[in-house]
Amino acid sequence: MRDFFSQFDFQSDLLFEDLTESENQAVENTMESLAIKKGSMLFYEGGIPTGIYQIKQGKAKKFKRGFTGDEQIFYIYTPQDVLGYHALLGQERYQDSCEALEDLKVNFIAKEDFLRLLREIPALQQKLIKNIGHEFGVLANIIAVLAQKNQNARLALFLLLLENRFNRNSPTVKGIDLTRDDLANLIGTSQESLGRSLKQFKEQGCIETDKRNIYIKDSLQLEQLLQVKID
Amino acid sequence: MRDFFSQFDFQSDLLFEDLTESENQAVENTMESLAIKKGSMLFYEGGIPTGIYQIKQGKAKKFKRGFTGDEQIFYIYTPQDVLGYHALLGQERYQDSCEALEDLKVNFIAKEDFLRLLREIPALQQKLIKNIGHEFGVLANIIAVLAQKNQNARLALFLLLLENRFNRNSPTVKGIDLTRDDLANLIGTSQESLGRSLKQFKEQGCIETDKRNIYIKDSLQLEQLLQVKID
DNA sequence: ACAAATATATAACATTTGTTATATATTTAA
DNA sequence: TTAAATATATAACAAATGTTATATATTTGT
Repeated sequence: MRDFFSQFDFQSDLLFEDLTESENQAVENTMESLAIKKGSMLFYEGGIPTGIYQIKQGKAKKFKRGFTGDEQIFYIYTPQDVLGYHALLGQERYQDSCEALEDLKVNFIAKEDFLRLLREIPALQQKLIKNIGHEFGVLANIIAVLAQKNQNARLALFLLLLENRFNRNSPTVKGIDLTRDDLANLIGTSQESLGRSLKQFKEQGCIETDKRNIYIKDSLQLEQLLQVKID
Repeated sequence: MRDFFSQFDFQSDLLFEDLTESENQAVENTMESLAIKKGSMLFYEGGIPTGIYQIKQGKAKKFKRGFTGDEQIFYIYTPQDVLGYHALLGQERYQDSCEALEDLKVNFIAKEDFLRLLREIPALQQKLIKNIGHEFGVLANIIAVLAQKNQNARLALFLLLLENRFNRNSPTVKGIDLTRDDLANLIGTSQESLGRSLKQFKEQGCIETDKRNIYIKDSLQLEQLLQVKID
């Protein structure tokens, strides 16, 4: 199970794991806690990187506008995830945008501090590079899904992924709380067409909804749609 | 134009550009020339990296198998492109597979030699990291296209991209020479459905075919399908 | 608490894409 | 060179998805 989901998870929440006590202290010392309002941008495409973020509370979407301007979400970040390091490492501008889906609490590390940490903690640099390689594989997997799976299968997959990601570190299942618009932009369809698939899933008893929240009721049925056994 | 295409090009052919004479010599000295037969693998998913490759002649496809085993091509490499460094940098196994589409001539740099070059030539390391960031953006752009564009638009885009990439460094236009199967696995459709789109394009005068080769006859019409002006 | 704005649900119809089947062309190996 | 294997082309029908329209629910700002 963990293994199946990890094909689609950036796992950037593990970046600061496995540090020694003193290394960890050095990292903590550079962090500045920020509150970010729902709907505002952590960074955007074309902007100049100023540092990296670790989400401590809330969710954020990473997206890119295709050449015709349509928003394509390719990742939803949740607490503990670290983001914003690609552009910073490459000394270039952001390739994508990141927006708070709810009020966030984040820890910010300024560019120079983070680069210094990387120099001083070789294990961190190694882990970061490893992680970037992993993320590359995740995007390739997402490409395979979008290119090969039909809408119901894509929806089933993302519901399973998001449920797992959203409720990983929380004792109570809160369901999947995204706007229909965001969910549609994640699985690559229109809002209306997404609604049709959700209705089918409800009729089959796979899911239930309350307001915009989606609760998975029969994950086995969803997995069967993917023709894969998650264990 | 260059700018539009570069959104979808890895640009790994530029990796060894801008080196000093002596740096360049150091790189050349570590390279070993290899001949690889059509259909054989440069590396495959799960394998342990042994080094990196620069293609000197021929084309290769990079692909991944989705969890149901279907092949999804996400890049076609052409001469001068460098590949295979992700897994090597991250000290992990290959995340994807690479197969020769025709008989290849490649230059191989063994893992330890390449890692040494990176240590000794900071500009190379910097460029590599920058390039990995760029590739991340390319995959995100491909995700947007696959998720948002219909089949004809996807086909039009990839025909323009491939024509540009295949004939970039060659004086004579040779058209696009890929099996229907590979082209279908690149744009995310079935071979039969791809055939239908190709037929439409032929009827509209956008393209002509000879054997499996595809020649672009009216790129303006293809660009209009994308609702974008390439200039 | 209320009105306005925004988000969601649903249906009907059009269009696109998938699938199955069959025929023809091209390449490969003996 | 020829037979077998593989690749390509095409059509007909089924299924999935896009689009437009309208109604209802929920959220936001005052």
